[in-house]
Amino acid sequence: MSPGRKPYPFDQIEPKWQKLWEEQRAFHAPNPGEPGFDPARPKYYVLDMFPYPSGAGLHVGHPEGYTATDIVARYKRFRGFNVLHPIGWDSFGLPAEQYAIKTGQHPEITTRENIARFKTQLKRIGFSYDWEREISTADPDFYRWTQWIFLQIYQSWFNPETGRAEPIATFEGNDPDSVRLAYVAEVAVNWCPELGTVLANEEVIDGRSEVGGFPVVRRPMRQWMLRITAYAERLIEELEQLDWPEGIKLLQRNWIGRSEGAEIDFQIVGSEKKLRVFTTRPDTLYGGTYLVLAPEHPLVDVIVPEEQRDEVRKYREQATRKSDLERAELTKEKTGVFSGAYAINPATGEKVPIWIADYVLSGYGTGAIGGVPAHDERDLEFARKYDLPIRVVVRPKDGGEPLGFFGEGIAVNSPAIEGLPTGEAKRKIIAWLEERGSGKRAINYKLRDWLFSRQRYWGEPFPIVWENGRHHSLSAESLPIVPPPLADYKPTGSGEPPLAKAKEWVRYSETATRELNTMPQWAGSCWYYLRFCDPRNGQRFVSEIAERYWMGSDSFPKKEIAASTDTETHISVGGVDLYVGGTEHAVLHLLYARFWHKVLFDLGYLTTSEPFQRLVNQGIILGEDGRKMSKRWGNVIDPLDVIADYGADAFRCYEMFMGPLEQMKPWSMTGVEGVARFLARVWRLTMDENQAGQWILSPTVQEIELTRAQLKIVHATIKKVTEDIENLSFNTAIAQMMIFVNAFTTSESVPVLALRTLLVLLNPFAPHLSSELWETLGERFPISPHGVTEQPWPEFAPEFLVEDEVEIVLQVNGKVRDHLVVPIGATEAELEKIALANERVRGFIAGKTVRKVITIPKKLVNVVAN
RNA sequence: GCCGAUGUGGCGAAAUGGCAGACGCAACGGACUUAAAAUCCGUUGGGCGUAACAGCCCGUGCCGGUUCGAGUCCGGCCAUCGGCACCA
Repeated sequence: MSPGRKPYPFDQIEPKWQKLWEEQRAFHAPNPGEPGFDPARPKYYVLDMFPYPSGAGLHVGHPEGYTATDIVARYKRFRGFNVLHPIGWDSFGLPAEQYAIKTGQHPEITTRENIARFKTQLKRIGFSYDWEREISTADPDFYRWTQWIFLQIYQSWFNPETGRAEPIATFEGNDPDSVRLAYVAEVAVNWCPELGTVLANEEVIDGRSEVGGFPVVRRPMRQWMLRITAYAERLIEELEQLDWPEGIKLLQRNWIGRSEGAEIDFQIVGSEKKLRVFTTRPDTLYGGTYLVLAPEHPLVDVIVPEEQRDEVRKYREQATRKSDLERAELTKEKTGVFSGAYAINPATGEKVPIWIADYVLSGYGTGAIGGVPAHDERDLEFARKYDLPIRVVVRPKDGGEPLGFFGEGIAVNSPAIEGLPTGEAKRKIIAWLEERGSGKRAINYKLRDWLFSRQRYWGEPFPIVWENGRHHSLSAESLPIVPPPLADYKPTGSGEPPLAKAKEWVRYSETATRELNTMPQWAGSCWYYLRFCDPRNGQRFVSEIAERYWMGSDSFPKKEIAASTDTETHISVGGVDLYVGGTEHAVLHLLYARFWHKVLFDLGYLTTSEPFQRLVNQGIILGEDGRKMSKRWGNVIDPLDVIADYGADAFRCYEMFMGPLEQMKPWSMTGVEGVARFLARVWRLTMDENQAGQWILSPTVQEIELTRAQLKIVHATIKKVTEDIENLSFNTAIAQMMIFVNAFTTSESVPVLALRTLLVLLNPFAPHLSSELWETLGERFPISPHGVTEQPWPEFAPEFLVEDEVEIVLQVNGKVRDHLVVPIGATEAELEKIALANERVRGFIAGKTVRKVITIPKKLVNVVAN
């Protein structure tokens, strides 16, 4: 198809309807208490992961998820829900700032321009967003509340007794700063010289920055941290109740990395001090022949005797010089140094050497381990290299080689637990250690506290000032804290934040100065979905009533309006009902947002403890060559180019027709043409071109009864499309509508009733085309109410699918041998009789004995013979 | 190495344990046209077979199992993609 000639005049009808929707505020969802709000309707909150407005503009990956949610939003409106379907901009953060630096313009300008471009593009696709709820995280009216939430986090602590966050006032200790959920700590951070900032663990991939791919090194710095580790247990546990892809749940569980085990104390020889190690295999304690400390372990300085000092110092320097990148690359070969000190194994009473090695991480557990070379792969490698003793204490149940056996088996050479299987041995040795006061049960997590400050300009300033070396929070009334207008906002490279350059701004009072760091990109996206509920509220981050309505579960009626199908409907227990976005946020945004949400929930601001009830990940769209879309391959598809040639409706439908939403799939321009052809057929089913070349309502459209066959296809389509939208199987819904259109294209006249049904079903997918055709039908077949979107969703009536006769399959030994039309009510006995009398069946069973006849009414008969 | 997802025509894909390949693309043939485009109709997994129909056999990554019957369920492998990766 040459794009020169439009398959139908989408270039006129699409802008027309987009303008109308805007003028009529067609998709505005009023809040409780506002004019037009209908409390009788249940709510449905369907959310996209909002984009960060990069300079590249929209690519075809964005609208894939957006189209899916738009179809659901439009469908749910038909179904009588109050639908909250908002969009906004994740406009603070590194990508926006990197783009500004690249183009030499202030991020405020580039951000504004990029948002404008994104907005134009999204509007051109015809999404039914409530644009009156548009928000931008870099807008002071928005980040004022981001800062406010930070204050709530800063002003609370996690009470281990209650398992919840509480106001800091309930903390009875004398140093509240030591327990705040937001705190300052001197930690070894991920410093990225190229970006001039520190990064969170989650933002570092293989020793490089996620943004830009620049090397990252370890470096001790004083930074703001959020105590996400306090929530580790709940972040794992409460995943359970969520309707999320199992893979994403697993990713989060693994990232949090819970392990059960024990902490065991080793008495240091010639010292009062004890050395505590963490292990998941306390049952192997008798095989512990040495200890290893991480090079950064605080006891290293204490225990190393004079004669070993030099060597240990050399090793530590060498270890800290290694970047994460190097550590990752030269993984295998282990290194270490003997500390010169010894400790007592509490099980054996033996003196074991203490080593220092960087295969032990300072940030996990206690930063020290007991080396059990016989039953741990890493310890074995280390022990072999440095010639340390190896003692077998577990044998495999199958009688295999015990040395180098890392699994669960039977304890041996371990008097206190001799002969016990691993699980029991663990329990018993822990009890044994607890009795002697030299150990206890313990749980550890891989998850570290969230490094929350950045040395960048384009982010939220902290509502914090420093005085005499101590931090204080600013009052909620003083918000927003607006960053100073800086001409030179580039990173300094030294680790000093760019805000330091604004000398006036920094000076808060005679004695106090402002915090110079800014918050990371994720801050805004941690709560933006809450702001959408009440985006213009100047008094509160979200009003109680709006939060309860849109995010809540039982305070308002939620009964699903009776679906005409028996499809399983997803039961919501509150929060966002459907959240669609890419997998790349599996452990970043989705973990951080859950954490903030739980803190706000604990403090009594929210009705649910989880933000996103149902999550769906859309798959990546590849280029036509099957490679990832990238400038480098020249295979990037611009949505606006596609829309110019085929229209927004064709673009939307193609994105949905490509294949299952969650699957990775390649783009195909000829595929777009196919879908455009389908829409053009819908157009010509309704419209005819007259002599003057104008489109008029086709005379073949008539007010006539549907034939039985037509009724069947209409109702089959209602059923299929309805069920498929509920299951997000949009590709098969479109396929069914194609079957519908193909069937009616060949008929001489088109019943207006059938056409109307199709237009409603098609509306969520191709809203412009269906609206236009509906309106045109009204010229000759007036109907009230007038608009397609005011119609009820068609009801599927099973009686139209029922037939008098049904075709059944005749099989012999599982192979199809014939087809037969029988009355619908044929009994099993009748079917069996018919089958055995069938000539072709008889041919295949001739000379054989019939052993069995399987009869499935309305389906098949299988004759088993040999 | 560990964890997860996915393997079906030339391509994107579809199939409550019951006719594998719906729907679309591409290709081929035909109608319309002076012609082309557009549109409409038809054919299209592979093989054997027939003058033509018919008919038969094989076929969902590989091997095995359960079942009257397996793309679908179970066990074991292989490949691709994604995540984690010295977490004791």
